Amino acid sequence: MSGAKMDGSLTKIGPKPNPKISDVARVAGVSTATVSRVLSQPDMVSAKTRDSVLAAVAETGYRINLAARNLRRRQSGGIVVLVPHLSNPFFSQILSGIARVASEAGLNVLVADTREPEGADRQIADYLFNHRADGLIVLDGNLPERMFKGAHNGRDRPPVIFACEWVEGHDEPAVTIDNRHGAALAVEHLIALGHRRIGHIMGPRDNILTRQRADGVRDALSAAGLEADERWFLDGDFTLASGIAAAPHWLALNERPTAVFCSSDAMACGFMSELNRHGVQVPGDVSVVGFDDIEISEHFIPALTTIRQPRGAIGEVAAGMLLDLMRGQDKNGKPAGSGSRTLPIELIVRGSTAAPNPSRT
Amino acid sequence: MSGAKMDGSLTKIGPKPNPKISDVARVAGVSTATVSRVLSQPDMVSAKTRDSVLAAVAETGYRINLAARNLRRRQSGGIVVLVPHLSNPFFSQILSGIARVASEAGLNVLVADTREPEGADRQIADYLFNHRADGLIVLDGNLPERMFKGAHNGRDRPPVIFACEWVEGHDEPAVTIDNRHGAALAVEHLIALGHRRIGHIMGPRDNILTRQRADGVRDALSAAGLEADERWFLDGDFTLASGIAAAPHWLALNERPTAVFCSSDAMACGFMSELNRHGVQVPGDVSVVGFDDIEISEHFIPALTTIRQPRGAIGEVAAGMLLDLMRGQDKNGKPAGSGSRTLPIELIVRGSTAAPNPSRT
DNA sequence: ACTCTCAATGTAATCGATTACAAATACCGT
DNA sequence: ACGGTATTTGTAATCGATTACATTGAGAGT
Repeated sequence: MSGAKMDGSLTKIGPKPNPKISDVARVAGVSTATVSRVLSQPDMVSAKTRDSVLAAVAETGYRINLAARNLRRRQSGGIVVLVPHLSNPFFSQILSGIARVASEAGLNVLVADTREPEGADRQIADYLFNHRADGLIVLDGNLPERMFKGAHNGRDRPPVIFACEWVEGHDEPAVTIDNRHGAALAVEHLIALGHRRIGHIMGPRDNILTRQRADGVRDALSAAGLEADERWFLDGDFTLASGIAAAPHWLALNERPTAVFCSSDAMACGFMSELNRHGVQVPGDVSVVGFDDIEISEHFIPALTTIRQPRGAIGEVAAGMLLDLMRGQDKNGKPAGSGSRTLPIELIVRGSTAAPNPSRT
Repeated sequence: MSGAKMDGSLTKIGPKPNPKISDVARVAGVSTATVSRVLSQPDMVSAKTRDSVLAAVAETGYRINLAARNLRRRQSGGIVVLVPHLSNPFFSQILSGIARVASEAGLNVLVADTREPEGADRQIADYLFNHRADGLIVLDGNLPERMFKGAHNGRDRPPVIFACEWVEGHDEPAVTIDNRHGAALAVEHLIALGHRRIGHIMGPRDNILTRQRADGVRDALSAAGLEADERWFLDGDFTLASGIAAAPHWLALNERPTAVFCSSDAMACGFMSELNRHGVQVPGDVSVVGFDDIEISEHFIPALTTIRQPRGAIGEVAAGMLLDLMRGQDKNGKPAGSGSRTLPIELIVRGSTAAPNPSRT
């Protein structure tokens, strides 16, 4: 309507409408273009004007309308994070790292659980091609490959970053740790303590991390001239329940390893609990090392020796790389820094590992 | 605009632009208004037209641009969930329930951790008043009260629903369980097993749930004519660590309770672990009941008897109520079904409880 | 003094969908 | 057959910010 002419004052009854950019412009005595520039490219505006605009912003209590900005900029203002299991505590700190970086950049973070029966395919495609996400961080390495096969319907999809896990055979950049090295570190620690018979509880066979960590175990063993007995490589799936399930298998071995490296902390905790129930002492009878350093590990009884992944940093770096990609793709065609990053890990020694008990060796 | 006249075809080089509503309209031979109506109020359109529009949608691969819709509708298309600790596994299923309902309604779900040092105040206010959320679900009962004190700066804020916890003295609708009754159920179970000396590990003193559950414990005890010895009410804060910390206090009691009801599963697990380390058997020497039925409880050793909260349902109901509020508020001024809901709980009996050992009674 | 360049700002088109209002059409009863 | 009501569809204004392009003014160079 003619709102600009007569500054309507008795048309609306409810709470006062939010100020818009034109209100700020009027108060500051400049055009809306200038206000917009102050807000998104401050260097382009003279200091004097900038100050008066900022004052007007403060005075009016102006808050930008993101829907309008996103519409004009042809973006969605959000990124989506694809997580295998939202309930897995391993991911929460990664998410928090992502959220920190993203919200600083004014982006929303949407989280989708790829293992939800519902969502999965349909919902992910929805995010990818429905203008709902400007970028994607994938924490699940077992997604159907087709999701990432270039364009979809002739339209292109937003940039993707993998973190922790990744889908093999793709050149999307990834933020990872050196899993092979981490596993080797864990096993080297056990060897240094004097262990000679070392077992390994693995993740799911089809998982990329499982294979890399198992390789790391073999690296360390063979470097020490020790045998990698395949009967000591027990199956698991990273969950606590699978750690519990592995315990009877370990107990059934006729020559038991004196130490076990578990490919996740959750499995290590389950394994230890179940051993404990059978009267097997950790670390007295068997040393246990985990992987991840999830929150509970430090508080577990005994506190778990483990390989710490810098989860917050992983999230931050992944989000940062994604932002770069998004900005790069906006301006040019497809440049921006692609290329993966590997973050450092750390062996955290706690109470669950000790020298092997000589009386039982 | 003259855009309709010459259908530019060689200006853009990149991937083909997303079809918009006008493209669909052209293909279907109708106006954009009709297409819009088919998509959001199908009943208003004749069956014939509707079919041809839907066909055109399929043909063009049209996907709605949410930024445009949100701008026009003056909404953000998202709801925010305020969680005390994102890493607490208790919340993940609630979130998943919320996400299920919300995404069905085409709404984004943003999750904010209220205990993050950064975000908290600033970020929440940002969500509330920056057009970033059309509604709010609060899972944290210890938020500064001022956040919810009516309007802010003369502008009003989106509707709020509490779930699980709530801020006292507010009439915002809430989705809860009957905590007092739940605690009573747990204690009644112990009494039925023959226990007479029953202890309680509590949550944080200032938490509303803590008080209600403690009251429930007293209810059940006094109903059975038992004494509620305040020395047997130990402090905790719902976390696993605090369960561990409570164990030595229990051990130090000169006349120990034969059963302990913990106000959260996490505390129960920590408590049991620590007892186990001191050679105290559960349930042989002491029975333990938890509250929540988090994922780990079923797998713990021993499996934990607990009060199950319907977490998925809590999330779904909360989201549903919020949707109602949002729609109601849109149309009229402030009607819509306000009023809270209480969801049913359930006692899950597992291995951590048994009759008291007569030799030690 | 005069032209040229560069910085700062303004004007107005634009992003894509929704919806108030108008127009057209169909259906009814008398 | 005609006014009247209900149903379906179209026209065009609108949501609020961004940005291509135009304009203005100031300083530099000769």
